[in-house]
Amino acid sequence: MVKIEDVARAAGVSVATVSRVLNETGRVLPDTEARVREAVARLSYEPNLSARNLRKNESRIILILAPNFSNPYYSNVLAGICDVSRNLGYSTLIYNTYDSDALDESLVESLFQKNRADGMITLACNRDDRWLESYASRYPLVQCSEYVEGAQIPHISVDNRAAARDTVSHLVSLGHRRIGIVTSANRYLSSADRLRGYRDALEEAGIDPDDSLVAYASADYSFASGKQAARTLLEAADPPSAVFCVSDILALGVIAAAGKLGLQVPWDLSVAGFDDVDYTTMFHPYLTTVAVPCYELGRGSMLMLYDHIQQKPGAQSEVYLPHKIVLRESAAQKTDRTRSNTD
Amino acid sequence: MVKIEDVARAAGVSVATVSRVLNETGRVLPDTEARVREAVARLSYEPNLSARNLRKNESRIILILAPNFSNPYYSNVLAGICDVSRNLGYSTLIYNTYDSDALDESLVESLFQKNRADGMITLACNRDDRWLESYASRYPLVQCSEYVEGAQIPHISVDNRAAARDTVSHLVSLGHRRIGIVTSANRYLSSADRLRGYRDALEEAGIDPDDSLVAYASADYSFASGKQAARTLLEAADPPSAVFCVSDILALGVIAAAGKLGLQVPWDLSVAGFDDVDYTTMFHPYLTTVAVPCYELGRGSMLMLYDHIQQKPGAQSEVYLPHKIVLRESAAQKTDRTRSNTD
DNA sequence: TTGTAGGCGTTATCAG
DNA sequence: CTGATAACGCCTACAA
Repeated sequence: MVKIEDVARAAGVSVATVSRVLNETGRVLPDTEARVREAVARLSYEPNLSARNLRKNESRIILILAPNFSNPYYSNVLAGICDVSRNLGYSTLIYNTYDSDALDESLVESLFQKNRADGMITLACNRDDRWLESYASRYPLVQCSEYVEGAQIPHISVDNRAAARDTVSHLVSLGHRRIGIVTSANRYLSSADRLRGYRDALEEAGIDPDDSLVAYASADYSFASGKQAARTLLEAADPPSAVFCVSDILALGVIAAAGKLGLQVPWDLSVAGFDDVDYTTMFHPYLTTVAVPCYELGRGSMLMLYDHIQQKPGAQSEVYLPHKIVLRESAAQKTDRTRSNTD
Repeated sequence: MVKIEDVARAAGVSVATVSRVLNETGRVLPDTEARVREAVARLSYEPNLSARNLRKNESRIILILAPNFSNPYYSNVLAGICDVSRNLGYSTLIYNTYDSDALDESLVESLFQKNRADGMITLACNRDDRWLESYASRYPLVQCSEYVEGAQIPHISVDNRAAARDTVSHLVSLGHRRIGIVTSANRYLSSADRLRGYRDALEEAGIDPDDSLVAYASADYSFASGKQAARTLLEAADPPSAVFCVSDILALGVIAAAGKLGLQVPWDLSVAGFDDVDYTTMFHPYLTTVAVPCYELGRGSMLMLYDHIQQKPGAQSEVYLPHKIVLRESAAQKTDRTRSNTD
């Protein structure tokens, strides 16, 4: 292993000078600098990060707490974080939290104490994880997509409530009045907000809420649970003519379940999803859904974190990226053929 | 920050003793050990990793070089690696290589020099990246899924050639004799081996190879490129009655393209994929494909790497996990209705 | 502008 | 079995 001392000797200067050149701190004569750089290159010297970190008390590492990253939503966010962090000179340590319940206080406490990282980004948490606040107050922490409701923790997300409201309003505008929702049994703020948005739209349209139109899929948005939830909705006495889902996979499950029941989307049933992941346009009917800028969310979270690490004065603490409703094939005008056109 | 010295004082012992207790090295009286552990708990002390790493010259970090992890294949592998590494006491640093060409020598060289990690796992590389061998000889490195052909680098994968041969043989057994392949334009060994396996099966069946039945999709297996490749195949003068694809996404693209051409799978065309990712059973026709144990591949690669880091004598260097062909709906008996039943 | 030297928090060697 | 102390490689006052 070649160390700074070797470089110093090779360049005929002191270690301090080498360090100054490498860290670009303090004046160094152009001539000496050149000699140092030449030596660095010739010996292909790379500073020992452990030593540097010990000395500077930083790690240049960002910790990402992510639940199952086989979900394309999270993998896109991840890609955004990784790209930005690399440009900023940070490495990304990834920690699998499986689901939001695995993100418990003892885990964060130990991660925090170990201070292996300069900051942390959480991709999922329950909306009532208030204990996170105490960490955010003494440690750079930003929440991406999911965040703790009403807490003073920097976060970046989309306006889930408005997006859901707009989507459901769109269904209303297509003539649907009996509209169901498939949400998730988790405690994510996004799930709650999307349910709220759904109710907002109903109220706006003067439609009475009906709890029998609210179905819950599994906490991890599994395709199978989406199918299951759809069955309870569609096999009821007075089934909906449209269903809004809090995730695309769930929507796909609903479409599959409908098919099994002999219902064709969108003719017999309208379906809308959320996220706009890749496979929304791999099969017909192409999914009407809400496009969430996952990659940008990832980028933004890292940028925010960086500002907080640097303690930049004007650092943002609450950012909402614009969403977009994309109209495709799975939601259509309610017709006589549509089921449950009794009202 | 509470340091080892604080613990020592609190427990009334020397730092050496605290260290011994924590690292379980050397004898310590049960009584003193208890006092130390109590102090550690009370002060909620966590050793400073930078200092420890500097001293022990290790990082307890594994570097993962992964291409676009929004591909469910890679994310499952990743999950396997992360789970095992955590159990082994390692953190996983993830480095995005975008595509295999971004994994160039200068990158690995610098990563290697920085020695931020104790070992490295590559998820993708070109089959002719022989230069990797020189790193593998002096640094713990294992290749997962993709590896350099004929190089002395520990790797774990599946037998791609045999899997492809078996799948194509299955198509043959269904009565197909004009069988196309959609492979990828990348330089992955898996693509090459699957093409070889395809040719093996043809030869075994006494079918003359026909280069016009070989179509190339983009390097990253994109859905769109699968559709495009399918068009060149299906719009030819003498189109195939069955198509074998080197990835599920590609197969989905082929099915979509077929649909656009008025061809129904499997009645007018049989299609087989590779990987068995989640959405193979989200839509009809359910995909006939090769199930690759991604998660297990990830687990296995980390286990292998661990053995190599520890320089365990009998460490494995070449492992192939069993695959399984899963028969579903997209491939069926060739009938008169099937296109190109001229032969 | 450059060099010297102390210390970051641990572990490991050596005495006791 | 335990304690004192010298590294590990780097950065940064402080001096020159």
